[in-house]
Amino acid sequence: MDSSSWIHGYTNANAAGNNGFMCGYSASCSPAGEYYFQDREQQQQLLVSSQMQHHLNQISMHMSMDDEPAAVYGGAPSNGARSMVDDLLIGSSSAHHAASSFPSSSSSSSFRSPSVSCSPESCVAHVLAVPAAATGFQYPEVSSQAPLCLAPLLPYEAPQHGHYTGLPLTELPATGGGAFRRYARHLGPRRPPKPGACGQRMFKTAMSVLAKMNMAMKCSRQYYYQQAVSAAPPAGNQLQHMISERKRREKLNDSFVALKAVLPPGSKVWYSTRTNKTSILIRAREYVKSLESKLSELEEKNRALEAQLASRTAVAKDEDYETAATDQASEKAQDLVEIEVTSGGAGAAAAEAEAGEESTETCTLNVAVTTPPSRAMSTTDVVLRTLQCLREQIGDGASLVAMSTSAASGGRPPRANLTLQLKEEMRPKSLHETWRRTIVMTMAEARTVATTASLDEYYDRANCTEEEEDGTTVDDAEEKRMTAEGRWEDKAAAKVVAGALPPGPSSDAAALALQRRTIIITSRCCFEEVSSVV
Amino acid sequence: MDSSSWIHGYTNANAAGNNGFMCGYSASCSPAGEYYFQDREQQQQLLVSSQMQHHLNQISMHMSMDDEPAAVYGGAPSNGARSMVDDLLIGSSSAHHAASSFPSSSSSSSFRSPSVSCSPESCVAHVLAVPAAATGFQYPEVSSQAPLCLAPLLPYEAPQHGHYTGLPLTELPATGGGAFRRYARHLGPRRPPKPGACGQRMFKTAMSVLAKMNMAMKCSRQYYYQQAVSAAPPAGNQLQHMISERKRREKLNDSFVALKAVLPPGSKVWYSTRTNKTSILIRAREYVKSLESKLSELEEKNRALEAQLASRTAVAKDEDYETAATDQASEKAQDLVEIEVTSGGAGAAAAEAEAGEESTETCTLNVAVTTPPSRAMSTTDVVLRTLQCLREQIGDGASLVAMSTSAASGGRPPRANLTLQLKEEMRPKSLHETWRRTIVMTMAEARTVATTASLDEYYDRANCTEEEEDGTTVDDAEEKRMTAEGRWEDKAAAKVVAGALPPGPSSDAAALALQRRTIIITSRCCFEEVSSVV
DNA sequence: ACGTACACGTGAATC
DNA sequence: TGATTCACGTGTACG
Repeated sequence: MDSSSWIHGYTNANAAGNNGFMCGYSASCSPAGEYYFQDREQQQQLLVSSQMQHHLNQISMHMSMDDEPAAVYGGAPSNGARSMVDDLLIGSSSAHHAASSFPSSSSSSSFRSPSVSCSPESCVAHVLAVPAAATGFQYPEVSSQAPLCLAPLLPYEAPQHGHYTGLPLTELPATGGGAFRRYARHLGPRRPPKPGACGQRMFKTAMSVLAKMNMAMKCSRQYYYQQAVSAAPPAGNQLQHMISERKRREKLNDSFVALKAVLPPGSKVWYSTRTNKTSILIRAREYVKSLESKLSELEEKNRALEAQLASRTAVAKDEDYETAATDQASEKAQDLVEIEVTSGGAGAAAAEAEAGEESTETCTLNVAVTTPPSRAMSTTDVVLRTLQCLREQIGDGASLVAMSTSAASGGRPPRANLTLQLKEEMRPKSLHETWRRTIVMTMAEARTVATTASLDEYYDRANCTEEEEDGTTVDDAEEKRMTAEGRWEDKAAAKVVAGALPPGPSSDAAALALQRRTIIITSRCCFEEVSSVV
Repeated sequence: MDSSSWIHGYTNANAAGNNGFMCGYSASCSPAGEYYFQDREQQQQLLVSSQMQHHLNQISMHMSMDDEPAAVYGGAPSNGARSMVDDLLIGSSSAHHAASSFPSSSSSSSFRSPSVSCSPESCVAHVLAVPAAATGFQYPEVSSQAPLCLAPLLPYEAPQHGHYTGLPLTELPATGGGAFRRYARHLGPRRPPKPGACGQRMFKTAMSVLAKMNMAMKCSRQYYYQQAVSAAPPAGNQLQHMISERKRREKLNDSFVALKAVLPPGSKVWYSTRTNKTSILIRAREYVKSLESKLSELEEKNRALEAQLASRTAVAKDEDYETAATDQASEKAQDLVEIEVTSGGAGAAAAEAEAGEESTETCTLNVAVTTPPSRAMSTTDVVLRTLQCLREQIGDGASLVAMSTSAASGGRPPRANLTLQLKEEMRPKSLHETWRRTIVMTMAEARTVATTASLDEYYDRANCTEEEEDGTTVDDAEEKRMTAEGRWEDKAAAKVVAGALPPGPSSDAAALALQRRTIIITSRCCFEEVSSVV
């Protein structure tokens, strides 16, 4: 084992590597004289740190190629320092000892480089043919024949796969917007200057280049004659495969951005620079579902409107309420607004302190729009409707203290927090009763207007809870769900059509429910008449 | 260069390989005696063709490991044939010559195998530490110590990443439906019987196993002592990375199928067994666009229907408006609400940052009730009415972000702060125009209902500003005062009765007024009908 | 045999 | 620094 041995292990680490010298793409073999590196912009040689150049020189010297170092990596001067290679050799003077430690570090000692290689057409077709040739490395005494040996490989750069075989990349502008434009970033300097940060990469690059050179040399030396014909077809297949895969990836990514373009810009998917494909998929699904639900809802509304219009022409205006009520009842499952009532929360303490130490309690309503954010159901509408419902049903018992809303973000619907100040007779315990009383009252009133199945159903339940009103407070211990519907022009106030949940066990959930109860309010906002004014 | 040389190149081909021995997953190191191969079902050794076994034996003999061939690959008999290896060696008797031809064939000579390796916990952590150790290959005379050397690696199989570290795969059922279920297919026989087709894969598998073994041996031999501690953390990172990547892929694929589930089953996406992710994306985009177009179309139809319906009802209730409007006009001097519009305030910055860096601006409205706090004009009512006015006059151009109210204290009337987020077309500059336009429109409408002195006065001023609407933006530089009145039941929208201030000098106050303008809105809230319900 | 599609592990970049 | 995402080349399966 001589010094060529570790270079050899070296080269092998690249040879079978994932992104090794086999199929790289960025720094292509220029047809001109600067082999492997083109002098476009201030290319790699400007980014190669002095340390890297040491290694390059070291390696090239090991490869006996230092007679033409300038031609190898773009004219960088060879200064003969051997710091890192020597560092790799310390601890053991055995050659393969040092070699064995090379790829062990995941971040700095892996010599693969996806960004530098021959053009695939040339290097893959020929270097791939003899990928493990370096394992033997029987001829370390390589001279400047290397460029000469690469010369016959260059004709393979001719594109043969449509515009995707701009892979030689000498034809691709660095900022080209066409296919495979993503690969153009490997052409220029890897980053804006940022000196000293690309040393490892440059090292890998250099190693890859040198390994490739070594390959090519061996190829041209003595084994080229026999492997060029036998192994060329599989190499071409590999190349084709790689190109196809690139094409496929590009198509997939384009589809991703195309899909993202049609999604509503309501989420942080759009605000982040990175695309996060999973979020795109999830949001696309949500959006599709929301669109479908909205569409069905609108379809139903449309159908009801048409029916209403048809009936309007026939009979008098007495049926207006009837149809309007039934129209609403049919939509009560949609436009759900979930209102969570939390009494005496931590956030309410500040508001209460600001309002003075009265004997009133604060009650926070967390209003979350469960319907997808749409034009007809914006946060303003929901807040407006909620306030109206509160005003209608509680009256002066509660007064608004503070409010905050958060726009829809991250797929979550917009939220609104209302902090109310309840009057003495409106403590949370009695608030619930107030709700129920309001419901019953409006029920009684609504019954005079329209009677539907759901109304009757609720009335049965309301009667059921009414008998609890006498002594027990069981109803406070359970969550109640109610639906309130109303129209602006409907002076008969909200018509509660859905009933409360059946009373559960009264003792266990009592403490919890005293602090938090959830009420579902179906709030249909009819702003059409108002909006038409603007 | 002896015979170990090409095995050595061999091993390197796997060592730096993509799916090499480093992080494979399917055939895990069983804690029992059969190292690398578990005897679940009719595992690999039953699928290993005789030819493959030849190669295995050949290689194992080269590795001087044929003293325990049964233990290595599951008890398959060693028959000593060397067909393929010898085939690889024909044409040249040089060892590295043959080695160099190995990975050149794309379909049959690549020795990577994603499906066979140690369990990641064991092999990655320790084999990765010395990946290129085989390059030296100083000790080809390996004996049955190999299994012994792997024994200490097995404790690393303990899962440490939730259920995803079922990677040892001895815990994963082959048909499990949970996470990473995809990897379970590598456990069983690679295919349903299909004899003779999996020879290449088996060969790769065997090569990978042998390379791994070689690694492990070398690891345990002499280099283990020095690399185990220094390179163990990167190995753990590598494993973590691999697991994270698997998790990410799984999530992405789940999102794909979830998205596919909501797509209409009308296309070939559903008929093909393969998923074709690109088609999913494209079809999702098409579906979203079709849904959107359908939705807008239906919305327009709905709007037309409702307009038709409203026009039909309007004729029936004309008298109501007339009487209500005159009733209002007599009270217009009372219940004044002053609304101060401040755009781009400091307090709005936080709210804007929370809502994301959209191109929208925030606009703070300070609503102060100038009337003494009375029962009929509580803060809730004012906020309600103000929101309603905003909704009527701006529509969807503004959405409520935050709000805070302060109760009446110290003789000061109650105040309310509304923070709005304005859409792009609702910048303060155009907001002002919107206000004015709204005023003009509602003015024109209010004139048909009731005519008062203040109305006429405003109208004169409105005409004065109307001519500015054409070209100049002078009106943006001045403060405007307007009063809006409305009733809930008044579908004719708010009637603006107060006029704008006389236009002052346009240049001096321009910068100030661009940031702050005050609008006086007289908001009469008529909650009597609603309140009487409670 | 050929083309397409997917999963995989890994390096690099970003947060 | 650690976690997460993406691009990449490759192996493999399917038509």
